[in-house]
Order: sequence, then structure tokens, then C-alpha cells
Amino acid sequence: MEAELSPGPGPGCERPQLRAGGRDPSALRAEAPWLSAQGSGPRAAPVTVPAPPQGPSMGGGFAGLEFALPQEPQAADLGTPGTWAGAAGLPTPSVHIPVPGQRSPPGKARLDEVLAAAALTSLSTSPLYLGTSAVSFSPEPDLEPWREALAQPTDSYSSSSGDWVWDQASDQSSPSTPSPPLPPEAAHFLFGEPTQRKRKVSWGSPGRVDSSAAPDTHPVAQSAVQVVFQCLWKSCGKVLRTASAIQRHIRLVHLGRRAEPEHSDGEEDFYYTELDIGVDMLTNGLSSLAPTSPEAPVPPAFPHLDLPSLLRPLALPLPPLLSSAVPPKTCHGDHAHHAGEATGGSWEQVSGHSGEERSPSCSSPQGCLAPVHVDPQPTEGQATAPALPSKLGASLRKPRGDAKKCRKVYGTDHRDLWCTACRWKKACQRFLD
DNA sequence: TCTGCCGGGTT
DNA sequence: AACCCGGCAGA
Repeated sequence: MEAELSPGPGPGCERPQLRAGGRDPSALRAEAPWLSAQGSGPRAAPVTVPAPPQGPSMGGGFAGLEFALPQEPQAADLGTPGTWAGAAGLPTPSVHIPVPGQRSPPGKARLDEVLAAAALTSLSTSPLYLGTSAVSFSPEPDLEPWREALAQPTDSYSSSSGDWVWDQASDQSSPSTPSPPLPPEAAHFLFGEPTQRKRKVSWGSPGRVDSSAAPDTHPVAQSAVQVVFQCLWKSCGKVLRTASAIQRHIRLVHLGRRAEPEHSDGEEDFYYTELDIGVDMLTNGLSSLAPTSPEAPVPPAFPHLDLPSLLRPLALPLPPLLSSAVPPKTCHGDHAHHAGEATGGSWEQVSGHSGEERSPSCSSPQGCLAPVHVDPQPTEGQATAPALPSKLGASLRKPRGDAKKCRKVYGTDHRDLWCTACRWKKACQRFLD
């Protein structure tokens, strides 16, 4: 893993990592439990990247996570592109997938195993096929961030760049290092609960509670959580797989800064969010296509998981069926609300909402996937949206957003950390509703 | 009372 | 345009 240990934002590190990133880098450990199991192969090249000393610096810390991409030559025997590469014989049993996690030596794979693998593979990779151009990121925000994100080589798994790549299959991150109990909590931690954020992050204070550290003490089994980072910049929705990548993206594309992390003041941190994505579904889906809720119109759809739709929900957890009625807004919003309600409990109350996309850190994998199938075609579907908006528009004031605002997050004593809008008593631009 | 932010003023 | 703030209104 040439984890591109991008130079951690040196001083920038000082900045409390509020974002997901705040969590101990280890928490983000890319290795999916099962993946690692399989991918690590005999040499047990653990994906686990010891959190670099640089502390909370996402840049550095995460960079290290760039992911241990299973680059197993042998994987080839499966005939599946890139994916499952790491599947070559692994000592470690796959904890998450009942599927033949350990492949026998090359060429020895049994038929069933192969099939299973193939299934998984297709599943996990199919989305990737949607996009083909290899574009890490365009110089400027594109209107089709998703696509962009997708536009990665299929074998992206091995992509050393670490930039993005949605290999859900391989990525079920299960932080080997303890990290806060995920889904709901993470959500709060990240966006929903200002207090926590506030508390844990002691700005510049020596004893900086490295938000990540503490939480990381629990052994977490969030097997199903995959972490991706989404750009929150307006009209951008780029999703990258690593914090460093997203930071870079933001720096370059949106902030117009140079790529050197050293120069980073950490501002990028505010423009992206971490999304936890349940992935179990995928695996489960394979082994047993009847996940938890049969009623869910979604399950069957597995096969066509298309990345875009898959990702979109992250940002905009549109409920499966209702989605069409919802405006496309991709980047901000209280989507979580909708999601929660709509899903009717699938993913019960996703994290309060938390303005920033708390992407539904769905408590249940299903919740996460549900939206996937649904094609929130609202893309242009403004038509439907009007009802509510119009009203809002009419109303003089915007309904007060619940999202954290700079004031809340940083406190009045750190006014200097507020976004300018907040400083000017304008609508917060950092924590958009 | 606190908070978010509109509306409008000043630089 | 950047900046500031009085004051309103929701919580």
C-alpha cells in the first residue's frame, strides 16, 4: 500500500478535525474486514495503517489509509477485473461475508467459490463500469460529479492514487481500530451533534481531545460501514474515497489552492463530509437475497446498483419511492429527514439531520441501499418540488436551519473560525442547511 | 434568552 | 464587494 502518505497538513493539523475525519484515522481504515482478510493474502499485508503520529491530521492520517488495495496478481484467476483481487488465498476468514472468503490457491477455486466471487464482483464493480473515462478530478466542479467520481478505471481498487473509487465491495471499512460506534452515533458526531464536536475538539488547545482518539477506543464492528468523502461544494458532489483525496480536490478545484497540503489551513475540511455507507447489504444480498425487509421494493434491484444512484442517496437520501418527488439538490439539505421518514423506518431516523448531509449513516445497511435502487430521478424533476419551496420562497424567512452553524460549532469565542457569512450575520455558508 | 440571518448601512 | 450590525423571528 503505497498509501500516499500525503504530507499531513503540517500546521494545518492543528485544526481540529471536525469532520468525519475527526475520527481517528485508524477508524477509517480502509480495509474491509473481509477484504482485508482476503486481500491481505498470506503476506498479510494488513491494510491496517497505523495511524501516523501526526495525530488527527486528516490529510496525513487518512492518506495513510489510502487503502490497502489488494493487488493480488493471483486474483486474476477469478477472471474478474481488479476486484476481489485480494481474494487469493487468505488465512484470515472473512468475517463479513459468508461467501468463500478464502480462495484456494490460484486455479484452485472451486466452482461455487468462483461463482460467488463473480457475483460479488459483478456486484461491486458493475457501477464502476458506468463511467469509463479515467478522470480523477476535473479542474472544476462538474455538473456531474457523480459521474466524475465514477470515472475511474474499473480496477480502481488497485489504484494507488487512492483517489476515490467506490469499491464498496472491497471497502467495507471496518476500522480495526476502535472507533466510535458508528452509524447513528457517527452521524451525530460528525454533524448532528454540535456539542460533541465542540467539546471534543478543543481548538488549538494543547490537550486537544483529538476527537478521534477517544472514540476509537471501542472495538467497533461496523463491518458494514464504508466511508467515502463527499464534496459539499455547491453543485459538486464529488465523492472520493479518501480524506486526502477529497481535500485535495477541494483545495484544487474549489479553493483554488495549490495542492500542497502544507499550505492547507484545513479549510477544506469544511467542504466535504464523510459518508458512511452500509455495505452489508451487498454482501448479504449475495448470500441471501432476502435481506431484512422483504417488503422493501429494493432488494431485488441489487444487480443494477449503479454507482450514481448508489451514491446519490448518500448525499440525498431519497426514499426509494418518494424520491421522485424530491428536488435534486445534491449537496445540502435535510435529506436525512426525508430519507428517514420515507423509508419508514428502514433506517430509522438517520441522524437527526444535521445539515450537512449527514449522509445517512444508515443504521441499517438496508437503509443505505434502499435509496440505491431507487433512482431518484429527480434530477431535473424540479417540477415536483415547487409545492414546498414555493411556500418557503414566499415566506420571508427561510425556516431556520437546524444544522450546526459556525457559531454553534466554534462558539462565539472562536469567531475567527466562523465562515465569513456567519461573521457578518449572514446565512452560514459553511454549514449549509 | 439564544440563535440564525435578513435588510440595510458603512467603508 | 467586503464588512458590519440592528433587529426580527424561531427555538
